[in-house]
Amino acid sequence: MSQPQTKPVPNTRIQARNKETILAAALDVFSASGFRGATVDQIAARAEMSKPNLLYYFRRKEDIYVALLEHTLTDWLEPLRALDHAGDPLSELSRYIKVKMEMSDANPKASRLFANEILHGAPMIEKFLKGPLKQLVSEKATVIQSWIAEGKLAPVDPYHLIFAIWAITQHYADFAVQVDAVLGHRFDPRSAQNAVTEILLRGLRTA
Amino acid sequence: MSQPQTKPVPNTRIQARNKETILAAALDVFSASGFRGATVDQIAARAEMSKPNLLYYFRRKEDIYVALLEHTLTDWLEPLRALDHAGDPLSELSRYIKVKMEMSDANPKASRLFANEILHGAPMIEKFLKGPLKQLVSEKATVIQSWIAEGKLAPVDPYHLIFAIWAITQHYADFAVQVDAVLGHRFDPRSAQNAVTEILLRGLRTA
DNA sequence: GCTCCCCTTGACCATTTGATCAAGAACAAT
DNA sequence: ATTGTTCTTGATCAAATGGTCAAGGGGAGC
Repeated sequence: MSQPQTKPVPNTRIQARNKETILAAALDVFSASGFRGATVDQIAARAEMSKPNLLYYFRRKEDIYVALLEHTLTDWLEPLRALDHAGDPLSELSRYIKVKMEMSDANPKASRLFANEILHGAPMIEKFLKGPLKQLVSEKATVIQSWIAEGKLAPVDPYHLIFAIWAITQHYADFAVQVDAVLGHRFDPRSAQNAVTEILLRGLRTA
Repeated sequence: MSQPQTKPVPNTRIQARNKETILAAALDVFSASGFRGATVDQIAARAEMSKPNLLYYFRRKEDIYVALLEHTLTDWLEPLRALDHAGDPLSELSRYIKVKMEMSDANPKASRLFANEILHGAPMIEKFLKGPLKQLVSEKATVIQSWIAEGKLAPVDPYHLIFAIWAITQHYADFAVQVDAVLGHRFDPRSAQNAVTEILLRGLRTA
């Protein structure tokens, strides 16, 4: 079952290196300007590469964008997947929130890329949303529901709890400009994480 | 102190009517495609108007966009402004969340327009964020802080509480595609509102 | 050194798109 | 009806932009 060579996977070192360079440059540009707003010239310039050369590796602008999204979506699921029924509910959720906040802090560009795609109707990743993502959330909603049934967690809607965690943690990446403007200074990721954990989990303890 | 006629405010009926038509059409297009993604032709088509005619009312594409944002930002502040120190903290916050959820439901396009602008660095509304918005949030953070000091509310960071409310309520407008995909059906605004209120306010009660 | 294939790019093309203009149509005031 | 202003649009332009192409450069195996 070796890969047929019809679509050669990045074999050459130069190819691997250049594709990485392009994707890094593209993340900068796409996350800042969106798909339509970004231009191939901008990406090429940032990758320090001629436009035709860039298009030698990715035939169409859209191909870069899709590759970038796919590259991101995997990391996206992982932290939620780690939510373990056997663990302590509040610790598990706390860890999940922590990891998401750290991801927002470490890679806000990926978060914005994703947000922008969803905001515009998610034309490229509809299947991902309705497939793997839906599946995973369904599983984890069941986990949360069972915690509630076991009296280990206050009764809240599992789906909306997950949405709330997503919404808040992404907020600090996607709306950083607004957060900073309102605070009057660059926000501190550490204190933000503490505050968010407190706000979300305070009400989930069972008396 | 009558308006100097240098920049004639929409006086004619035709002007008022057409500007409204254009702004409505522009909201559809800009919210769906962002500033760069939207084209003047699309807006003109949706407004059932020739492009030159549209540009007779708004000289540049950017002018329509800015007018639309300004038109939106006012409504934006109002619900938060209503947060009253004299009222019951949980009732006040509950009402605020309710209004924000209803706004997301009633006018998701405006929410997306706004989100898109922030996501791209808020080049057009930086002054709004650092001025009126910052000012208002500062006031209301003080209100929340005093509630906490009076023992009427659990001790949470007022700023981050406000961010959390914004993040979650906007999530249902901006990320509706994702929410629907994960749930497997169009989400019900009413139950979402209940769940969100529960999640956010549960932990704020003082024992 | 030779050959073959991978890599790189300047020049170029077709389309899209924001914006202009001149000329005509509708309208209001007298 | 006449006149002057407001409104409307087909035609057009210049710039931006996604993508192509032919030709040259460079490395690896022999």
